[in-house]
Amino acid sequence: MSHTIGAPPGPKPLGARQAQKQRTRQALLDAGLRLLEHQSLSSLGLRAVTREVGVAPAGFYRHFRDMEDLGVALVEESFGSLRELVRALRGRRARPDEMIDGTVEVIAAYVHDHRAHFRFIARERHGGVRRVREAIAAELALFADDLAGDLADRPESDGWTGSDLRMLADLYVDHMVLTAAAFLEAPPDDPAATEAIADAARRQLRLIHLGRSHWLDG
Amino acid sequence: MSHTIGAPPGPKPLGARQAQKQRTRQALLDAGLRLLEHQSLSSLGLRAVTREVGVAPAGFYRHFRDMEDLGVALVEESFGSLRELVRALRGRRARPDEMIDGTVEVIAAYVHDHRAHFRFIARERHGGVRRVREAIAAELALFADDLAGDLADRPESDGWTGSDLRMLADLYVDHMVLTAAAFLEAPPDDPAATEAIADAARRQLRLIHLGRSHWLDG
DNA sequence: TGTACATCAGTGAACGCGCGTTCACTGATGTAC
DNA sequence: TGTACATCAGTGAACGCGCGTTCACTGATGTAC
Repeated sequence: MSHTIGAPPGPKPLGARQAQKQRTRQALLDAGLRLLEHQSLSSLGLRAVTREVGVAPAGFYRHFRDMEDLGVALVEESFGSLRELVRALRGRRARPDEMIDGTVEVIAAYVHDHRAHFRFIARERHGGVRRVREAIAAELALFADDLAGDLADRPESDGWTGSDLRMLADLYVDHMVLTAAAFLEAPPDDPAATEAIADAARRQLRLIHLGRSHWLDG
Repeated sequence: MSHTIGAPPGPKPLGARQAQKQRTRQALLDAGLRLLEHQSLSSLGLRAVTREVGVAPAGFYRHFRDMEDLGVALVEESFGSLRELVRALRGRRARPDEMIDGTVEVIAAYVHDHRAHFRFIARERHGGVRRVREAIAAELALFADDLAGDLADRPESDGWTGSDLRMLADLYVDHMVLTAAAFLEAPPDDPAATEAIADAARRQLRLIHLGRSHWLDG
């Protein structure tokens, strides 16, 4: 551990070489994500990705062991977007119907702004690459944990067991992923189709909310 | 239209040549499905499939234009299995909790017996091949239509609009596909994991059923 | 500040390989008479 | 029933091509003194 007196503060001083390396790495991730719009990870080739970036094929190995590795990195990146979404949803204390409308709006907006990330998650969640499936499942589980924690803080959850809250959180998470996937399948220039999806999603959330209100009735 | 007097009845007399052709076609479908356990359709190769069957690569073209075509055929075949499942569920007039337990049991049993078909549907539903995605969406829509019709016949549905019934049917269908996918991810030799999935699915269905019971309350 | 050496991101050529597709073919099955 | 011809599922060789991976390399950046 040697120190230079005038060293800049912050977590990563990051010399010019490291900075360039990171830029190339990011370009590879971006190119991969772009190419994955019309295919699955298990058919995405190393040469296609490097060609898209404008880098020699062999350069790929300076950043990733193989495409599976790049896929796992894309999972992390994609859930970065998703966490933004959660932050946007969290802490609202609105009435249930406002909460539902707001949730669906936020999902629609984030899908619109991060199409490729959400498509990647929806596509590879059940896709052909095991490590990527597992990475997505783990991230979704963390997400459901957080959501269950948020739900626990709300007055409607008095008397609920942790396990039941988790069950409800999973239901919400799955519903969110499917709603996002439905938005992605809709023609982007067709507001009526998008609105139909949003409407169905809202009604389903309302029905789930109703079930939640009566969970402890019996 | 010429007739042979002693021609056998039935829809397809099917000479020896046609019969053999069908057997080869089926072998290609079976091989494809087997190979898709560990990869996506968009990375499945024609030569891999013919190799698995033990047929020359060029022979493939006697049955399918390309892999996309085989994929669409697999969609039809897979939904054949799913229709069996629906038939097993339909017409039950049990109490809700028995109905829920029975549904989850039937899903578990059919996933166990048709692993590859359900995996294919779950994987390619959001997969990289558009025509296959569309074929799956169309079949799931038909399925939801049927289910909505069944739901309409039940006394709990008095006063429901067709659109709300359809919304509920979609919720059930999505839940079913996700439950099947969860069973597929569980280690097959771990009854505790399987039971945990079944238990979560039952509670989610119970919550949805509760919401359904109070849908017209307000 | 200047110099000598080390590091390492990215290159470019080469490799063997399996891919999808084409083509003329073979030989068993089907048909007409 | 027997014969002559048509059909067509499946063959096997050949093609050009892009793939993933390896390797010695280059030259800009970083480090030690």
